[in-house]
Amino acid sequence: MVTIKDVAREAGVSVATVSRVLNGSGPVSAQTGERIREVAGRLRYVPHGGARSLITRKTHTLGVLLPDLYGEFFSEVIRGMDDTAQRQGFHLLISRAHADKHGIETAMRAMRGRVDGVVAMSPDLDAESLLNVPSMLPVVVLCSAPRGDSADCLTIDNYAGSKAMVGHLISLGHKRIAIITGAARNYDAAERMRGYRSALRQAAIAADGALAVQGGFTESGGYAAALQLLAVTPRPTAIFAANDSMAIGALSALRESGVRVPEDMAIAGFDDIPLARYMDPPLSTVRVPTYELGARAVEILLHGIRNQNHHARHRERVSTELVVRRSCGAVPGRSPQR
Amino acid sequence: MVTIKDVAREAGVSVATVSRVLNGSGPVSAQTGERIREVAGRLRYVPHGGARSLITRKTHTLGVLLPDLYGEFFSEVIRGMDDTAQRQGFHLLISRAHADKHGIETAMRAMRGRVDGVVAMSPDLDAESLLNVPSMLPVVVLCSAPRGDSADCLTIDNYAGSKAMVGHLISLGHKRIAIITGAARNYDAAERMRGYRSALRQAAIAADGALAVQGGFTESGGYAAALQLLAVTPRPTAIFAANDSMAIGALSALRESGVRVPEDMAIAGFDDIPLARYMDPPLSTVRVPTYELGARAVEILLHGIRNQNHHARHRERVSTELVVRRSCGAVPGRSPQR
DNA sequence: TTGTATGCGTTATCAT
DNA sequence: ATGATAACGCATACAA
Repeated sequence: MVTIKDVAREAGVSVATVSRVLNGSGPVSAQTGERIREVAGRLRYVPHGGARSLITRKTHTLGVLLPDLYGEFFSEVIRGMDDTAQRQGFHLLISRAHADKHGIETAMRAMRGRVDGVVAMSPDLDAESLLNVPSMLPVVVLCSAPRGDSADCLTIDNYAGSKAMVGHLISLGHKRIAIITGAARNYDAAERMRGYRSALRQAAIAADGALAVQGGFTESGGYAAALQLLAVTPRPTAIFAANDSMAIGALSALRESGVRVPEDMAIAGFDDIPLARYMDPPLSTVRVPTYELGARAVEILLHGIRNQNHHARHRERVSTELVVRRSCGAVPGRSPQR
Repeated sequence: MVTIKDVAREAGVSVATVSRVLNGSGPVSAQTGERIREVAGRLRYVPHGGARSLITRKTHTLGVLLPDLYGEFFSEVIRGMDDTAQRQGFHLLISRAHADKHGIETAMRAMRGRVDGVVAMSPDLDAESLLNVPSMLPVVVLCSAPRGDSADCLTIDNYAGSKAMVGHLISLGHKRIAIITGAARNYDAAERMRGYRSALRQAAIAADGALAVQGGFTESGGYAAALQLLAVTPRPTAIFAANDSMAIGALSALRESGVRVPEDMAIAGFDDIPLARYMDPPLSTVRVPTYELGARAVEILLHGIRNQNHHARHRERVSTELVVRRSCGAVPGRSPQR
């Protein structure tokens, strides 16, 4: 590996001069500047990021801690983060961690000295308290609302979105509305459940425990949950799945069971993944601005980094939007909303 | 930030001893070892990764260069990479780069000194030559087959998969088979096209230029392409989409146009994303072992790192598998394959 | 305008 | 078994 010393020797100057030229700092004669640049290019010199960050105390890298990354949801969040970070000259160090105490701690340790700040996605309720690691490292907690104020946090307005969707189903005349819930002990899942309950209560509809089934946020979970709900008597007339993947699984289960959607059963999801509008029927859902979520998290983190973590803590919530398509029976037409 | 010096001072020893204890290197008395560990824990000492890697010349980090990361395909690849890397004590530095010369160079520069090796996904044909940066850094090129031997490379067997699927459609009696192609100048897209052509030629079916339409690998592209294909006369009886996203978009377009699948038109995709089996009808496709692709890329890279890049270059191809479901009309039953 | 010297936090080498 | 010190690659305060 060619270092700054090699360049200095080859150009017949000191390393300080090379550094000055390559960073545009300090005065330097146009002539030596040109020569050094030529040599650096010829030798294919690339500064060693680790060494540089050791002395500048900046890595220009943001750590991203994720529980697990499958599904379109995560890749959209990452896109939003990366676009925003890159625009400000930052890179992403992405790490998946099992959302338990050990996993998060290990990941945070590994990031020490490699990142200027961390975006931690920990929807798992058990884990949130563990982020309260007193540290100078700015942290933005995504999709969870830890109690302390050691970190900024950014959440989705699951409650309002869920309540709006269930309220919409109620306004269509549904009284027996089932919910396929997400993973246990998950913040988003819990909040969506809370919105569901609240909407029912507001309409004076008694909650029926048999109408709430776990789906674990996966297609297969939604598939199984839908089959289970079809066996409940009296049968529900609408199913609200806490995310689109489960809604799509449910859709498939109903189709196989000969249950027509939306005529015999209304279906709604949550997230509005790109595929939702291409389903048959197109899926009514709650749009989560996924890309913006990632982008905003990075903005907040960069703010914390610039202020060396001495800023007033953010506590932000991005709002959702009701997207009514055909699967809930409100729209008679056949073309999907483009 | 608490450093190794703070721990040493607090424990009344030298930094060398602290380092020995924390790394388990060299001899140390049980007593001082215990004391140091206690102090380090109390002070919440975490070693500075950057400083450490400067002297050990190991970062335990793998760079991942991606063209863009949306859709389930990329998140699955990343999962495979991260699982494998983490199991070997490595982390992932993920960077998206515009697949042009400047983008790739910038990204590679930013990784210098921060990673032990790079997995570069550059399906864009223009960019492949640019990876020929003479360097000691081990590189695995994913989904592209650069000519030089400066890097290992790992590709999908697009050709065989595509040929098998088109061959299957032919065996079902189809003669006018359309293809919705992927992005222009993309390796995967080009290879899938090549397989399509080869299957037709082998069956002595003349290629019809009107039956090949660009879809750009997106749902909306597939949607538009399908509408375009419906206008071709004589109309094709089967559509092979070069990935599942486009197939799903096409499915939606046909449904709106009142064209029944598979009765009036057979449809097939490529990739076998999780959602494929939940479509209506379940989508016939070519399974790409996406997770394994990422996992294998990291394995190859780690091998290169261990041998300091002085190894014989790998040139590997992962094979695909034909997945026949209902959308191509070969399976009469109604339940999806689970 | 340029060079010398110091330090960033850590590991490694050589004494003791 | 432990300590002092050099070295990693770079940026920068200070001297020239």
